[in-house]
Amino acid sequence: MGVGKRSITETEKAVQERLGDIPLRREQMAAVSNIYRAATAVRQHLENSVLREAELTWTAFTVLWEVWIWGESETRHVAEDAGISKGTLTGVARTLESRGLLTRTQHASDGRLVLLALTPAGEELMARVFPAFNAEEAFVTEDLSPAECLKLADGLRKIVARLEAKGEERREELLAGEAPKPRRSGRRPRNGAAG
Amino acid sequence: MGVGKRSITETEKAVQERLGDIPLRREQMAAVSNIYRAATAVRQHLENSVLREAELTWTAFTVLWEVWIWGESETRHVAEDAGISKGTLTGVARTLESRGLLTRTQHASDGRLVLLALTPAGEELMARVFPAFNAEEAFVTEDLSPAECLKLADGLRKIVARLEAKGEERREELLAGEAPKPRRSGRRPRNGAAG
DNA sequence: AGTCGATCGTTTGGGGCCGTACGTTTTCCG
DNA sequence: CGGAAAACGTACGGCCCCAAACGATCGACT
Repeated sequence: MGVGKRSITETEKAVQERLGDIPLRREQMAAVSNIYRAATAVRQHLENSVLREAELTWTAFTVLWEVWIWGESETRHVAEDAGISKGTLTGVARTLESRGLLTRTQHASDGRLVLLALTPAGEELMARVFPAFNAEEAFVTEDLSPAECLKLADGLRKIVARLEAKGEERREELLAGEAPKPRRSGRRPRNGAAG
Repeated sequence: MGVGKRSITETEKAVQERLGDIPLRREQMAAVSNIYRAATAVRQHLENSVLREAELTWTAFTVLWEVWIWGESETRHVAEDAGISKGTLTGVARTLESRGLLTRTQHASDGRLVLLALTPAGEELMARVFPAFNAEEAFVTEDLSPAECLKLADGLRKIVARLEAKGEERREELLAGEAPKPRRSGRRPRNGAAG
């Protein structure tokens, strides 16, 4: 040992002491906190190995991957599937374009749309990088059997599906009546109330 | 349907077409990609419900939680357990301090160390927010039985443990001989090489 | 043809986040 | 006692990320 990490069991015990009589959903807590731990660990591993060597960030890789798999795509779909906001995509796509990995073209009939597509260089890069990426996916899950991987994927899919189906409803329920408490971010109104 | 999302099954099929003859580790890919999807979905749900109402970001909450559970702590331990860099913690802690939720004090005998502790206001906030947080952890996992949650947590823990044990070794192996490809980030040298 | 609301991608502002550089303090080893 | 090495928290550069504002475009309805 030696590292400053506390085990999940220790943590749960300390939490129970803090909460005292309030019943704690331990299994659910363990599942959720481990999702985040695993996601962080996997992402860092990949960013510091395969993606580092290719000089790609996680997000940039995700965007390239979407366009690689699905071919020429509208930006809104890429942002949705990549799980980032459209504003983020604008910047990432611009960077990738400047590196000659993808192109941005106007849609033929709808002037509002922008289409993303890989350049030959982008295709080559993905053909080289993705097998290595998948090999690391296999590496990080090596202590799990393929069947266990599927079971894991299944459980996670249920969580995602539940949030997609009922997350918004739930959030509205929770905020019912309360002030929406705007986030500190976001662009400011041009002005207006001067004076 | 209706939304622009493609299912995992569709994605896997398209990937197989792209990769053709290259053998693909499908189960592992499904597991890893779902980890990230689930982590993003859960985080967004919590940020937009419980944490929004408390005006906390995910990271800020994580930091408060660590200090809440373990009491007065050295910053390096908090950063480690929260899964963020020490540089990030400096900023987050400063923000929380300015909001009167935690204090930063010098260690008595080791002048290099800084200790974090919750203020009474911080204690109150966590006593109020954490039960709600845990309730949402239960909500997102409601389609899984407690036993399934534990199984899920187990599988994820194996991944984290594997990366902790063998991740660094693996990364060195992969980069063997190659140029380390420095990241574009990081502070610049004060100067030096002028002329 | 003209208006108006919806939808698109982009811009903008605030903050999170990492990794490197840096100055300070402590510890190690003569 | 003194200098080197190690460890700490902070400053900073660059990118990611979101949400709201914004201008361009589209579509429906008149």
